[in-house]
Amino acid sequence: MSNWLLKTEPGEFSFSDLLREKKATWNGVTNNLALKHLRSFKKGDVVFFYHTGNEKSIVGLAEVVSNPYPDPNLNDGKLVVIDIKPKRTFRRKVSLSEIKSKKEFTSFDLVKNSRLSVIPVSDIIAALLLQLSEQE
DNA sequence: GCCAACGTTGGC
DNA sequence: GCCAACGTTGGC
Repeated sequence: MSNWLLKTEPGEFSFSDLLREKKATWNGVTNNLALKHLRSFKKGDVVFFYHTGNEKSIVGLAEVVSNPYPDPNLNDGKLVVIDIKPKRTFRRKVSLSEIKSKKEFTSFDLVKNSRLSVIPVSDIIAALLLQLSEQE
């Protein structure tokens, strides 16, 4: 099982949208590296849900509920999508500035490659993020 | 196949 | 609103 981070502009699609809709298809990814990561998704993987824009925070957890499959709305086998469902909202949002301020996260692509929208999260990073999300 | 010009993303 | 850091496009 792997952990991932998905970025979204909350004005386009937010975690509360996901909570309301119960399930969403993650489409629109065209960047090569992001697509490569997306193709590695597996049913049951954990997704950290990150809001860009004003928020710049990880706001909750989702779960991957499908393996990658070609976007049914497009005629291009390379452009894959996955389905996710909400898991839970973080007790406490974990902000980008907080992540940037800690040396444990210097290897994290969220910090290193700010333009990437589908980011692998190691077990170590995942555990640290969860720990931060539970802090008072 | 190189690279200049242009477009996009997202943090600041 | 700016711009750094990419990615993409198209002429050569």
